[in-house]
Amino acid sequence: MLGNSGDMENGFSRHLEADALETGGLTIDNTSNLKDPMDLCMKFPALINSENDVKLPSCRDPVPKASNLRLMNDSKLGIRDDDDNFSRCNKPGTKPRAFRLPSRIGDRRIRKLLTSKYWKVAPKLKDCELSKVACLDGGMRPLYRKRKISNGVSMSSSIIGHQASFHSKDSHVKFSIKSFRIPEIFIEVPETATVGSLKRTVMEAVTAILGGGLRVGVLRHGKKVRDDNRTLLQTGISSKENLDTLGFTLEPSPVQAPPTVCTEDPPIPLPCDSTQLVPSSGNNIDSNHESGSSHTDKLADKTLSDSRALVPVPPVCVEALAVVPVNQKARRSELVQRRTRRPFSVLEVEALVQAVEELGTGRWRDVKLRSFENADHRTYVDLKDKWKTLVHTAKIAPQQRRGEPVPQELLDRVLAAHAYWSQHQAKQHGKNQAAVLKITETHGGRNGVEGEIRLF
DNA sequence: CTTAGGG
DNA sequence: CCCTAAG
Repeated sequence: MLGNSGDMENGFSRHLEADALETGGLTIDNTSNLKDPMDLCMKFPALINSENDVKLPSCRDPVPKASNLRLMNDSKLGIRDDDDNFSRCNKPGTKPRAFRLPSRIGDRRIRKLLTSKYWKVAPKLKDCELSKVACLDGGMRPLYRKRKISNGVSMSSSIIGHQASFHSKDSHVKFSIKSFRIPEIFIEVPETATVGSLKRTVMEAVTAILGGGLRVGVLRHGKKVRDDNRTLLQTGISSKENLDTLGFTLEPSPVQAPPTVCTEDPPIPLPCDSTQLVPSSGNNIDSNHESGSSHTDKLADKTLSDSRALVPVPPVCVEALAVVPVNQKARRSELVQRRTRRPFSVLEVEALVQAVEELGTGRWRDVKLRSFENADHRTYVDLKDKWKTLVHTAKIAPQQRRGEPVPQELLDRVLAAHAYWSQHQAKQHGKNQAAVLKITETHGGRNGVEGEIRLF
């Protein structure tokens, strides 16, 4: 351990707590923190300290232990639905429950996590007992960190940064950011995955994070310093005595998308900049909102330049940040590809029309359950969308339609049903329509179509 | 999670 | 199809 580990440890803990607090009340298990190898990575002597020849205590396990990885027969990483699916955890067949939540929904949730602007992913350890955290102390060494999160938790949405600092001249404050810790990432790979693929996975994850746009936060005594306009002097970050209380954080930008996440439980929607829960003093307007980017950039640049000025410890991480292009769009598409297109077959359209005729247009989940229960790739949203396009299709000239032609008969029913349910507030039709209704087209209607309900 | 709509 | 605000 480091000679000054005690101090750093405590100091760091405070930072964590504060951060957790600031990020929306997330709590971080203190117990685990103490032994968290991460701490080692994070702590390092302030340059001020005399006996600081501290080599960054590398993370304990430079190499992930296969046993530490949660094995999944079906990689959660495969967030794709193309290939006739059937690789989902809760695949049909094993779906004895007349319960809702089509498996697809589960997938979508995960997808959602990948794209969501909400970074916080607080899974229960059910499937991810260990989380891998990369420590960018020059050599990015992944490590595993055991957590005992019970109800959600943790992982603040920010990257805890570290910094050693010292006072040099009278008017300059120099910082040395030893390393930044990237946000916690959960990664699951099949037992059969190769070490190489694992490395790539981790790399992708890290790269995605670094390249996804980050905001730098400044912590003073563990509390975020939000006023970007104050000077260091005003903030009290200039005097030597206070430098130890300074900290930096990297926070994912809202649009960011964490890479491979293997979370099982719904994340606690936590806005990256969730500070709402902490009506901390003064301006609680997150830096995000307040002319965000520009300030952030400035800060980042400053940090960078200052760091470079220090010969002692070239902050690799910062350089990385400067190099990684911020190409969120591209990156995201790589990680979270769109589901492959799956044109509805006439059969499906038939089923959809049938269901809508009976249930109306405001109960897509019911439609899903009723006619597409086993079509994992059709979510109720998909059905709703399809109906939308069907209505449109029915209205346009046949020449303008594309794809497998839908029998005019069906299109007619679409219009009929659409017309009917439009004026019958489908949504209000009690959930218990015991009787099965059927709308049949009739002639003479004002608009050509008129619905007639018939009990069967 | 569902709906309802815009993208 | 995706994304999201609402409920």
